[in-house]
Amino acid sequence: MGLDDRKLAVLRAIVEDYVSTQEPVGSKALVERHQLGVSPATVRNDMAVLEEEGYIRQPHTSAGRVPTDRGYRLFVDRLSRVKPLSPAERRAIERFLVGAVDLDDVVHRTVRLLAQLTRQVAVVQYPSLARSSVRHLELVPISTTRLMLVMIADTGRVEQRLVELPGPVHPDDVTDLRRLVNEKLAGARLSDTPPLVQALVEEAPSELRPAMTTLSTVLLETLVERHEERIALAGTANLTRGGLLDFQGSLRPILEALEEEVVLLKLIGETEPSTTRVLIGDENEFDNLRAASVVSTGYGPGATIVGGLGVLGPTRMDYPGTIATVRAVARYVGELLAQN
Amino acid sequence: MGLDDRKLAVLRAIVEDYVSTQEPVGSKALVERHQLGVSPATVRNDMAVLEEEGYIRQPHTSAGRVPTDRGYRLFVDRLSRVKPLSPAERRAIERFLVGAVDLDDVVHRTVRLLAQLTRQVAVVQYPSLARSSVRHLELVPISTTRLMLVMIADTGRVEQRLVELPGPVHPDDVTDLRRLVNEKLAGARLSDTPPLVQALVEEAPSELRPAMTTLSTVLLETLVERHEERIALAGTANLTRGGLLDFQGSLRPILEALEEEVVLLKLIGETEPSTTRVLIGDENEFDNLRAASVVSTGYGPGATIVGGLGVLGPTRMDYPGTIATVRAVARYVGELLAQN
DNA sequence: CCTGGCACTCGACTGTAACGAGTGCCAGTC
DNA sequence: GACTGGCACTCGTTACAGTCGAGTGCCAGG
Repeated sequence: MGLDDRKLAVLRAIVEDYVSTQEPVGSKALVERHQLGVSPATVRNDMAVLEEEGYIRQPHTSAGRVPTDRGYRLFVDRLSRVKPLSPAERRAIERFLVGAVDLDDVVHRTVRLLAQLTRQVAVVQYPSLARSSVRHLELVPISTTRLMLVMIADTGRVEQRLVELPGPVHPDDVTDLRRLVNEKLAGARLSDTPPLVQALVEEAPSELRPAMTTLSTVLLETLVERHEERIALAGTANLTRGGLLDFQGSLRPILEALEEEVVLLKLIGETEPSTTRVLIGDENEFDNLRAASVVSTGYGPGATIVGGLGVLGPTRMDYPGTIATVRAVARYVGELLAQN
Repeated sequence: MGLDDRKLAVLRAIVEDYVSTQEPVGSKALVERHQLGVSPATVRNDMAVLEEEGYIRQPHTSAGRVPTDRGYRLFVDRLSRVKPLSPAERRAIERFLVGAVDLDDVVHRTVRLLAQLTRQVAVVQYPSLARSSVRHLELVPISTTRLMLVMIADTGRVEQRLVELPGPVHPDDVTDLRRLVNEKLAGARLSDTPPLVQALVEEAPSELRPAMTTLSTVLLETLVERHEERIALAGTANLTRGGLLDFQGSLRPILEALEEEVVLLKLIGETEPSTTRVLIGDENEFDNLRAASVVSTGYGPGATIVGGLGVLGPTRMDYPGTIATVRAVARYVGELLAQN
């Protein structure tokens, strides 16, 4: 089962050729386009071994070879170096991200940039509330029995929620509520808030108790339970590149998956280690995406990670280039966030 | 050029059959499926006239007829009644919209509901700022030289924007700024704010002048110039229904158009009259969408209109049903907004 | 272990023929 | 004058046969 260096070189050549031509690659074409130093017949023998090991396959008997998901995996893990970005790309990134005025703007620009650079579908998760701290909570009276609760997080995220109070509350009481809530919660990590919110209710002066109870419910709901993740998407039109060859002719399952926030979060949100993650074809847990690959990574100011971003494309994708771009964009976004 | 009643009935039958079967309809099939009371030959003569007038056409010589954009137009204008919704649909709408907790929630639920009911791509515009009034402006200090400006509109929209101050500002001054800004702007329609903002700067006490100047710039930028329209989209996977027959085989232009916020706004945002608008095929001003139709209408609490919503699908769509659904959803959303 | 040669496979393409849905036209009928 | 039945015609679709060629597997020889 030993794959010697030449066999690996053959696999690398197959992947590279197939990615660029989109057509099954044969032994003859291979020796012509790469300096392998051996004849087509030898390459054929190597190919036979590679096929036996499951790294490549033949779409049909008299066609060239195509990498399997397993082949791409080997290629990504051992046969490719991350391509350095071209100066043009670096410039594009900088130009694109300069002048962003707020978080929304940053996220939108980022997702468009990613889609444009990789020519694939880009996904950017807003900084996760779970990894944010409360900077300020604002209560704005809408009517005597309604408040607008606005939470501003240190990551720049702003969440609002209407609060329906059990009874009328005087504006002065709103001021008190605001003060109490901020005293207790400002600076706290959102994941640490539940006990604090509980304490808020218990410590509230009796006349504010009912309002505070309602408020606490909404706070917990909004900030913790229904963890309000947000996602931005761009470049779906790129799915139609490469005609109907990629994605075996049907975009349907892909488009369906892209509409599910839960799915997207799973794809790009789970960024435990700060490394780049590559999911190839059926490594993916969603059946709908078995024809696609995902390259994702975490981003955040400095070393901390507050969210994920990545791209989705056909398994036949330029992995080294895509990985490089995704990483670079994540790094730039991180720097941008650090400045705020 | 008179199109007598029977010819119109033939056109109606062609549209209905084609919409449901997705296949060119011939004279024989037509008389079998509809009680026209005449023979196929007669229908053929009528068809010849309809074709001459540009209402239908033949994809190729020995095929049945297909409605043209002009044919659909006539159908929509004169040959169809808006279908009443089924009780099941009514129930679906109510069930879907009950329990929405804030504007974001309402918009998201609405767009999903629309996509599901019509089985097409749904688009919902958030209540336009241009048609909103300021309910409250909040200034939250982020650092000594940075404020987070949060605007809450009467339509429920909340916009935020980071303000980079020219120099450090004391928290007490922030309080003053907040008071001044709210005194002047609260309750004002956003479209009326420019002169008020101008006045704010002029009337500001000198020590607040620089900060107020910066603030006013951001205010104008955020609220008026870069009119922050927001759009929600759902159901793109529905574009793949009907295989590749609709949209002549390429989803690309459609997907591209759907990524352009400007395009979407033009499509569903221009709701001068409160009536439902139907754009069929090339009536559309965007080349990318010449294979699509759009049904849109305005919505808002009570009689006022604050935004638009609609769906986009193939020209071959069930117009009566779609129109009915779009209208019904808009009405329900309006009611929901009126309650808040 | 590599190479050149060779027989083999099988999809892609081409050309032909039969089929049939659908039409346009016309002569005949009410 | 309007409708109808009949008929010839068009043309896309399908089926089938044959050719071509890219690419393979295998083997004998260097």
